[in-house]
Amino acid sequence: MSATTAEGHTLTIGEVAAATGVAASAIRFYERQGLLTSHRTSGNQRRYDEFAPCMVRICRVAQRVGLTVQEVVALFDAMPEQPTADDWQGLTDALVAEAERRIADLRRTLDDLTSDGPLCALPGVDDV
Amino acid sequence: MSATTAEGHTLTIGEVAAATGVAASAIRFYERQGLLTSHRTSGNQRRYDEFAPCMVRICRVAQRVGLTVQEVVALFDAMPEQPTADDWQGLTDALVAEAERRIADLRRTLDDLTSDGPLCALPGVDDV
DNA sequence: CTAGGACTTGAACATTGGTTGAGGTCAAGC
DNA sequence: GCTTGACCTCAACCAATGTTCAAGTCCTAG
Repeated sequence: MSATTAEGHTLTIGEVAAATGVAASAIRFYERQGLLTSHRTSGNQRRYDEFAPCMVRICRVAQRVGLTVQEVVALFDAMPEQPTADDWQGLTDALVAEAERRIADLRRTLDDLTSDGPLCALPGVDDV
Repeated sequence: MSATTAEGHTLTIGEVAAATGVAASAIRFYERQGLLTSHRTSGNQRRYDEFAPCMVRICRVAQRVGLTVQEVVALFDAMPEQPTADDWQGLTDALVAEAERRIADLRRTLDDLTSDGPLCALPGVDDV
């Protein structure tokens, strides 16, 4: 019924999908983009390691922050092959910092919008 | 040299572009989307009213907030034909509120990311 | 009145981030 | 060892948001 039972610490694409709430098609897409790597069974099916769901989750958050998938790939590429807990923490920190930066930017724009007086109000009216 | 001199309170597409820093092609796009309306000269050139640059600016901010152009169109459609200063203010307020909501959402996600302990750290390792 | 920059349309192209479907293969529970 | 759901590839498509180009027209300064 299911090619889904994990062995050791490898995950099928369906398992990663279930673990992350992301469609399998999207996961294949991420892999094509270089975000994930997998090895293949003799029958050519993908098997992911335990990091995969985590990387997918980070990617989704990063996308919400406004990063493109390619930018996330670049982040991961900057990580060592065997990332330590500190490496993951650094990644998270970088993401948070980026989010804070973008939020601050947006807030500045919004403040301008509200404080510049009308900004977008009637332009020189009174003569209607 | 220039078809750019405004008469009364109408603006050429080039003037709107200059006033907003948005490309004329984008302004035509916004008009196709229903964000802007224009009347035409006898020679079929667009002439915008004084509100146009303001609407374009609002649209850009709204897009930064995460609204689609169609959502901005809906916002404008909800406005009366002859918007008062209060109407504009209400629009701005709605936009700011939406931005605040999205920022709060994002911050919640980020807080989860940092507070859930590892979340994305080594999943059950120690045996490498 | 004319030169030439600004404008017009329509179609094609680009990018990001995927989804969908056809046609076929794998693998595991019974 | 077969059945059947999960998986595979490849190509086409989607949608939002524009940009670019060609070919032609407008309009205003001078």
